Amino acid sequence: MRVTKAKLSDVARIAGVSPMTVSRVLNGRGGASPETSERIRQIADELRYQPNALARGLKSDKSGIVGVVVPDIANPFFPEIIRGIENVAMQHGYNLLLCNVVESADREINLMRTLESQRVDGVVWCSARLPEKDLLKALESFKAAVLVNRTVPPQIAGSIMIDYRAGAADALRHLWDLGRRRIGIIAGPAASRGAMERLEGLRMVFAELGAEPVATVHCAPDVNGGMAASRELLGANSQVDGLICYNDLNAVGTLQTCEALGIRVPEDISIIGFDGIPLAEFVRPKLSTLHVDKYGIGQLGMRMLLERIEGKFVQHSIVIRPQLIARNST
Amino acid sequence: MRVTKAKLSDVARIAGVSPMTVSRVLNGRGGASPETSERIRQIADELRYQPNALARGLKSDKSGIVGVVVPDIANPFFPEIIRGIENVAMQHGYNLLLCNVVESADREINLMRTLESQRVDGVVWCSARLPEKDLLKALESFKAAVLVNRTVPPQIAGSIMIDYRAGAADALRHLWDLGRRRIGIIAGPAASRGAMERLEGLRMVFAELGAEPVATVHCAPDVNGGMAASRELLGANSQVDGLICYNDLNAVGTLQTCEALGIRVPEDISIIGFDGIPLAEFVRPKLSTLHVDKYGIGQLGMRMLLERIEGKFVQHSIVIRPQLIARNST
DNA sequence: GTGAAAGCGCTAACAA
DNA sequence: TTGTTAGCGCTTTCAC
Repeated sequence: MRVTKAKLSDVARIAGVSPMTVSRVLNGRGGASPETSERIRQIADELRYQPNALARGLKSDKSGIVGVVVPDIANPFFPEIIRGIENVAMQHGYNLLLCNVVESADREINLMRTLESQRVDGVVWCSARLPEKDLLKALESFKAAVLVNRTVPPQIAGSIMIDYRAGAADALRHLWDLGRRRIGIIAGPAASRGAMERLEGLRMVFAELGAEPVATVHCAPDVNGGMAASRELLGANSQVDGLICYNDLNAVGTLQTCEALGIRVPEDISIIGFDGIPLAEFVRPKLSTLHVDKYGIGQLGMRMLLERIEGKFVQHSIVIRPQLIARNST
Repeated sequence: MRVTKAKLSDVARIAGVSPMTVSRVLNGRGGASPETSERIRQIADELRYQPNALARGLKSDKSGIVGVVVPDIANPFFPEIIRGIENVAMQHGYNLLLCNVVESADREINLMRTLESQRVDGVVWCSARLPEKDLLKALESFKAAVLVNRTVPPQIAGSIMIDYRAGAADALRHLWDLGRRRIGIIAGPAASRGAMERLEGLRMVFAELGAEPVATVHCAPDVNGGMAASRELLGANSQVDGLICYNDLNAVGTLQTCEALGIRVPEDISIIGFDGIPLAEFVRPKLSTLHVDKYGIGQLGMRMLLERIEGKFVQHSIVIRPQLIARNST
């Protein structure tokens, strides 16, 4: 490891010019004769000079870093979003400070402090679980913010929403069209915004249909949560013939339960997930789901954040409509 | 959004003391009477003072940020590692600057410059694809570095290695014990270190056995890559009865091919993957694999990095041995 | 127990 | 075209 790092003044000294000139040249703002410029560039190269982002950030009050907060990076839903964010961020010279909340609200508050300390230029915050009041207070500290899966007044943050109501409604209608009448709900985390919205969408359609769900069970948004919830729902002589799951992970857990219990899918029961993660295609039967364009969400979110960082507020809110993909589990 | 951010001097002014005193108190280095300290803390709280990490970093030459580089965050192998890294990093007050290489060597070089500019305190670099010479040069710029899946001399970087040779050897012996004699290899990316090592392990065992692989095909390390490679291998009247895959994603792709081609697994052919990602348990048949403790790798890697950041070099290299998990695909 | 001065590396504003 | 001055927010050093 090299011991000392070249700084602007080193380049300047060797080139026999002032630091200011080096700064101008290296930042492409002219300010020197072609020959001087060339010499400066060459010396910078030889010295492997890399500007100190800390100093630059301190001076300019821009860190070049964007905070990304996700509840659980092990949930395949989020890496796709992150890729979308990174794709756009990179093109614009931003880096990603990634924070994994591990599904805990306490951590979220701490994280906010950290990100504030790091003086991130903005934040993309996915599936925030904080109560409204805390959330608003936390968001205050950022120059710009975009929420995924949550809304606040537009002057506080932009938002990318997934239309969970519509998605859940589609899921229910799909099962109903298939002749399923005894429908259960694996509803995900009780504290989740998205879970509530799905439930609202379902209630609406159930009302239209003059029907009611057989049962509703909350659970963690992962495979184990789905297994536990489905065991509860499909236990001794349940007559459930259709199951709407909070997400694909829950649905995969349900598939495991059905297999263990000898319940045939889709003959005895139809199962539908949500999100459209790759895994859904690889299980058997292939999982029907409401597909969400995660990469696109990431890109949109980051673009929206860029606008906000630059002080433009072209678009405050974008709603993504999930798309029903009927595969073999329904 | 609040317009101005409180700084140290604001707290000092209001508290009627010097910035220095505030600094000492807030950093828990005594330096003030209990009453003064209490007052300072309270004012800092009211002002929602958060220290500027840029300024602190500039002064102390420590950014509090650790760079994490992965080839593809959408590959479920890496989020687990990241979680492990974050878990330890967080406990020690470090944040993660995440960089997704998207499997491209050019990007790796650029990334290094960026991370250098950000003055990260260290780097955990997973599955670097850079040629040795470039890699060494790139690593020079960091105060501390740990590689996952690659080694360099210990003074350059620590390393967490997965014993791919042993793992691949186990895989082959497993298939052989099952009576498989016409074994093909889906070898992953030709440029990957890990791929080469697996191949070496296989060659060794093949030699012991006095046998040879029927065919070897390279491919991208994802499901599609596995599908393409397996179609090539299992095409018209292949007699392959065992397939060793670079990773679980490749193996899942192979499973798809077998299904499409009407090849029964494990009756007609045994298939084994590598990594032990969750997905492997959810496909049918359940995938046999060589399980790697990804979360543990992340933790170990970050701990090793911490030691290096602190100038200790207790351990230079750790080797993780993959564990054979025989499920239903073999 | 408390504070003043100086400087980390960079750049905006102004001078020459 | 080039350089000087000053300051971003913090902390180390030394003095009181």
